[in-house]
Formats: sequence, structure tokens, C-alpha cells
Amino acid sequence: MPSATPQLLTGLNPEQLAAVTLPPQHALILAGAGSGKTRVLTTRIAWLISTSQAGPHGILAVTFTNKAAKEMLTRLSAMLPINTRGMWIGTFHGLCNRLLRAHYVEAGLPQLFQILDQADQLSAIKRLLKSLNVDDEKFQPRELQHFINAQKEQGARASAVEAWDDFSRKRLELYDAYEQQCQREGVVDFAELLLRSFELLSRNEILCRHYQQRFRHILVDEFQDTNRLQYRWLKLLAGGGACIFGVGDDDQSIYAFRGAEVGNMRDLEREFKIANVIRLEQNYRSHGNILDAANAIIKNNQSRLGKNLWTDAGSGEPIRVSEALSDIDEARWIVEEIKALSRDGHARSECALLYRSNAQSRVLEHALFNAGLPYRVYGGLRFFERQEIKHALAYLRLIANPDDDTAFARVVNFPTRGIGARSLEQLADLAKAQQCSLHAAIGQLTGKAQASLASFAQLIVKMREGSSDLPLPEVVDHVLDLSGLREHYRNEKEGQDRLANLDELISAAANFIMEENRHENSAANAAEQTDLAAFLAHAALEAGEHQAGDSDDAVQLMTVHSAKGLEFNVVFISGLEEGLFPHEQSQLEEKGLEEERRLMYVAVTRARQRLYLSFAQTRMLHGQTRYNLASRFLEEIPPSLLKWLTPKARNDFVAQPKARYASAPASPAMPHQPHSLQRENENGLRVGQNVRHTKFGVGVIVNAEGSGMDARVQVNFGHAGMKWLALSVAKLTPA
DNA sequence: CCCACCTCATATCCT
DNA sequence: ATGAGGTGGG
Repeated sequence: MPSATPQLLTGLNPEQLAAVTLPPQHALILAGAGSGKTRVLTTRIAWLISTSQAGPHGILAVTFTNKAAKEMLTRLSAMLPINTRGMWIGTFHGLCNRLLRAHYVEAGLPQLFQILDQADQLSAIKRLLKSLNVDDEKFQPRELQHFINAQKEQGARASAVEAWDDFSRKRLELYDAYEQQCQREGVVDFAELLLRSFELLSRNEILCRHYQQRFRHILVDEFQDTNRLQYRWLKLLAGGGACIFGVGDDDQSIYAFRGAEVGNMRDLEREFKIANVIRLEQNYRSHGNILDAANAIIKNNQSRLGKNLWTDAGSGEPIRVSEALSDIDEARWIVEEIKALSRDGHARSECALLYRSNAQSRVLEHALFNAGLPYRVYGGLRFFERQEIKHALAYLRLIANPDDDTAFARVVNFPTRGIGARSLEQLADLAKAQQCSLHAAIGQLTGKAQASLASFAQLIVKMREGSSDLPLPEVVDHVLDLSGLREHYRNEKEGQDRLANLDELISAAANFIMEENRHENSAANAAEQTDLAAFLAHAALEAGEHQAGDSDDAVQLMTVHSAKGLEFNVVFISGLEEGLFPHEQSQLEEKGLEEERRLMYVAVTRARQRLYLSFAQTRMLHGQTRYNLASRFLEEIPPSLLKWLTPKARNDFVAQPKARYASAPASPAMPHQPHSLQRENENGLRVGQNVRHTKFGVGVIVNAEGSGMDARVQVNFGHAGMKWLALSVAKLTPA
């Protein structure tokens, strides 16, 4: 082993050390949560460079989130005296974007191609279906979107897929038509970024060899989350003798829904002939009880590579569990706990509130807001996804590329300028006949619609001319005025927030330029690229992870998915209810429950010192009150690790009759106002009550109808699902 | 032909 | 809560 910079290696445990100093060869590191995965990755890179086994130029490192990429860059520049600019470090999508920008001609793309995010893609598909007069009942846009993405994630173009029946054939035609539409408009969706750059490399031998020879070391974070196409992409790039260094944890694979395949880890091991997989099992993050809980939960999964985390940090505090009457009470309780923690000297920014779905954040935000506690929400409706921002971006996109029909359709009549559905229909027909973009079709238009559309085209020209030579922030400012967006939101009564956001967009542009100049790392290679196009790509790829108020000591709110890779002293996991976590949609998927369990595993292992678990008897969701049983994941934790803060519901979690103020879903009565007594029926049952069924076990009554011999109740049995039962037949006893 | 207003259906997780 | 779709007034 070269002896350079030993201080780089101090403090590593034997397994970490082995991983960092592996001789040049393919490697797979099975790294449990909190086992120092990021540290190993960054130290490996630093070690390769400082021992002269590789230059910065020869490093390619792929991560899954921009946050992780940034983190890696920061740590690296702290470790190494050299500039990190030669390295390619980023997300798959970010790196592919970079590749395509640099070789847009070879990739068959316009120089200023735009990136469609999920919402853009959906509206492009809707537009396509309309123009082809396809019944959108039979071919639902969302479903089609999912189909197209799934094909691309497999690396399959429409021509490469076989169809056996009419429906599949038609669906493939639509896939094909969608691709043509995107090509015509000069836009690419997320999956296309990957597929297109894969094809670019596999078809262009010279280019491929260039990159194969350049990148000697390819390091991949979160390997369990790669999809099939990403795997092939890596394999292709490593074809010239580069070493792949994969780090992953099969227990933290939570992106199957977007094509991730855990099997890729096994394939890597097999195809790259990795003799000994290095396991990192010592956890440096969490106290023992938390780890024991995590291990106990994940043990219930069948398909695992096998791994058990341990720590020498001592068992620490018990895991606190709380049952609330309603989601609102749950939120109030959390706020009280945080206040108490705060008084005890815990930083608010070290407290994280995790939940399964974004919709759950609202109640929590409300409670935090009322209590005057600063908080910060990650994910959810992100900055660049807000409608006013998307409108503004659409104008910017039209400046860069007037043929971008998605952008065109979005703002051609916003703010309204007398261009209605009829005129647009004419225009679309014409564009279709001429095989050209909407913008290009304006010139050939005749009749009444011509004038208003021509003046819109004029407007775009005016914007472009007026903004050439201006710095980017001023371009944005200029566009906000000329487009009439500012004016429009000024006159709207609820428009103040939106106006503020538009101003924020100008700052975002200014920030972007500053960042870009600071470490020219990211897009410097694509020399031809204008600031505008770079900014638009940034907006699509990084939907706005940084919000205002970065510096405040704020409570952190996020979904479990976005919490992956992060850690906090105190973690609350809320909404631990059947149907919510595990999510009911997951029951429909084959391996759905196992993925939910991994998600729970990820959630639990975010905590360093203290973990709270909570659930509510009733919850408002989508305007309906729902009655849920406690999550099965609570049952999977050994009781000895738990400390119940509310009277413990043991056994089936429902030994205690529930409070008597639950109301039927149909009833508007608020469940948290303890006065709406529900009438009991003649059998002594009422909505909200827990009952036991000989076959289905314990459940909660969520609805009732009929009386006497016809009386039926609807019971949510959690594990066994939702059932309607006739009281005259089914034996139900209060539980 | 366009627009403002109303009703209705809809709703994981994310680059 | 938000978007798509329908309706009546201009």
C-alpha cells in the first residue's frame, strides 16, 4: 500500500480501511445505515488521488441526490489540497445532461434542448393524446406516462418492444408518437436523459472509448437504487478497464417504484467477478435500542443479502410511542415535545418530523406555525414546481427554444390575451399537418386567430431581443414584466405570495450564476452553453432543494424518502397506521410490503439518540375522516425497547376500547371535538369501535348502514383489509 | 369566439 | 386543495 497521507486513513475501522485502500479492482461494499458510507466513498477518492493512482480527471462519482453530490464535493475539498473541478461528480441525470450538452450534435439534439419534469411530461402526453384524438379513458395519461418511463428505464425504445394484442400495439404506437413529438419540440424527459446518453455512447465508438479511457475509477453511491439502464450505462463506461466501486445497502432500497432493481447488486458481484464483498456493519450513528428496533423490523423481510448492524455506543433511551385521538392531536403532541426538547437545549434543526406522504405535512405545519416554531419543509411543492414559477420558466424556455410546444401551450394565453381553445385547436391542426411546432405554424395561419397569435409570436421575439446581452437575472426580470405575469398577479387578490416567489426567481437566477462561477465544476465542460439554458436545466433537475431560511434553527419536515442519507439527533415518525405506513397502495404491488418495511427501516435508522413513533385513531385525508389501526411495524419491534407515553394498547394494539367520540366518515362532525357522540346500534356497536372477528382478527368499524336483519358494518381489519359484514351473519364482538 | 365562474373528480414515494 | 370540464354572459 502506498504510504502517502496516512492521516487520511486514521480513525477508520478495519473494514472501512480495507474498502478505502482496495487495490485497483471492482468492488462492492455492503454498507449498513450509519456505517460511514459517505466517508468511505470520499476517502476512497482522496486516497486514489493522493497516492497518485488516479488524477482528478479520471474520477467519475455518481450519487442519487444533488444533496449527496454536494456533500461529497464539500468533504473532498476539505480533504484534498487540489481543485475538484476535474472530477465528474453528480447525479445520473446531472451527468447525463452534461454529456448530452457537450455532444448534442452526436446525440441528435438541439443545442438548447429543454428538460421536461414529471408534470411537463404529463401535459405533453395529454397534448399528444388530444392531437391524435385518442380516448383518454382507454389510454389514461398517467398510466401511459408510467408505461413510457418503465420502457425507457429498461432501455427499450418502442421499436424494440413486442406487442401481442391491440391494446399493447396501440400503446406502443403512442410511445413512438410521444418520442417523435419530443424530438420535434427539442425536449427530453428524465428517463430520456439516461437513455439518450446511453445510446450516444454505445453507438459512437470513438466517443465511448474516449470516456472509457478517461474515467479510470467509477464510484457509485446507493447502488441498490440503480435501475436496469443505469446499470448498463455503468457497465458500458467501465468497458475500457475502469474499476467500479459500488456502495449500497439492499435494506435501504426504496425506489422500486421508479425502476430501481436491488438485483443489480447481485449482478455487479457476479458479472464483475467480485470475490469478497466488504460489509460495513458497525454503526456510528444510533444508540443500541434504535438499532435493535431497526434490525428487528428488517428481519421480517425474506429477500435480503443479510447483514446485522451493531454499535458499541450503549443502548441509550427507549423508543417512545404515542397514540393520539386524531391527526391534529398527534401534531399538537409533537409540538409540545419539541418545545420541551428545545427547553432542554436540543437544537430545533436536530429534530426531524418524518411522514410517509407529503399530504401529511399540512397538519404538522399548521401546529408548528401556531406554536411559533420555525420549521422547514423539504420536498412537497418545490419552488420550481409552483405554477407562477413554471409560467415564468415557460417564457424563458420559449426564448431559448420557440419550438418548445409544452412551454408554448402553457403560456400562450396566460395571462389571458384573447387566444382561446378554438384558435389553439386550429393552430394545432395546422402544426400537425405541416409537421412543425405550434410557434412555426403561426405564420401560415389565416383568419381571425391570426392576429392575436402573431402578436404573441411578436412578444416572444421582443423578449429575446430585449434580453440578449443582459445578465441572466435581468433577463428574468425583463420577462416577468413583458409577459404581463407581474401585472397579472398584482391584480389577483391572493397573488402576494406569488409575486414574492417571482422576485425570488430573480434571486435564484443571481445565485445560480454566482455558484456557477465559484466552482466551474458542473457545466464548464459544455462551453457553448448559455447561462439561460444552464439555469433552465438546473430548474428541472433540482426542483429547488434550498428554500429560504436556511440559516434559521428550524424543525425539519420531510417524507421518509427524502430523509434517506440524512441523520438527526431526534426523529419523530408520525402516522404509523395501517393504510398509511405501510401505504395501502403498496398492498397492490407484489413486493410492496417489503419495500414499505425497508422504508420503515430507513426511517428508524435516521435517529441518533431519540426516536418517537406515533399514530392517530382518526385522520382527515382527502377531506374524509379515516379510522386506521396502528401500523404492523409497531408490532415488529420488541416490546422491551418501547416506552408507551399514552396508555399502552397491547396485544393487537386495541385492547382499550376507543374513546367514544369517533364519528362516521360521512358525518361532518370533527373527531377531535369530544362531543359528537355516535349513536350505538342495537348490538352495542358504533362507528369507530374496535371489534374482533373470528377469522379476520381485530379491526375498527368505519361505517354502518341498515338496521335489524339488514344491518351491515364496514370494518377495516388492517392486515385482512376492508370488509362489509352483515351483523346477522358475522360474529363480531367488541375488542 | 372568449372568459369568468361554477361543479366535479381526484389524490404515494422522486430525478 | 387543485385541475379539468361545463355553462352562461359578453
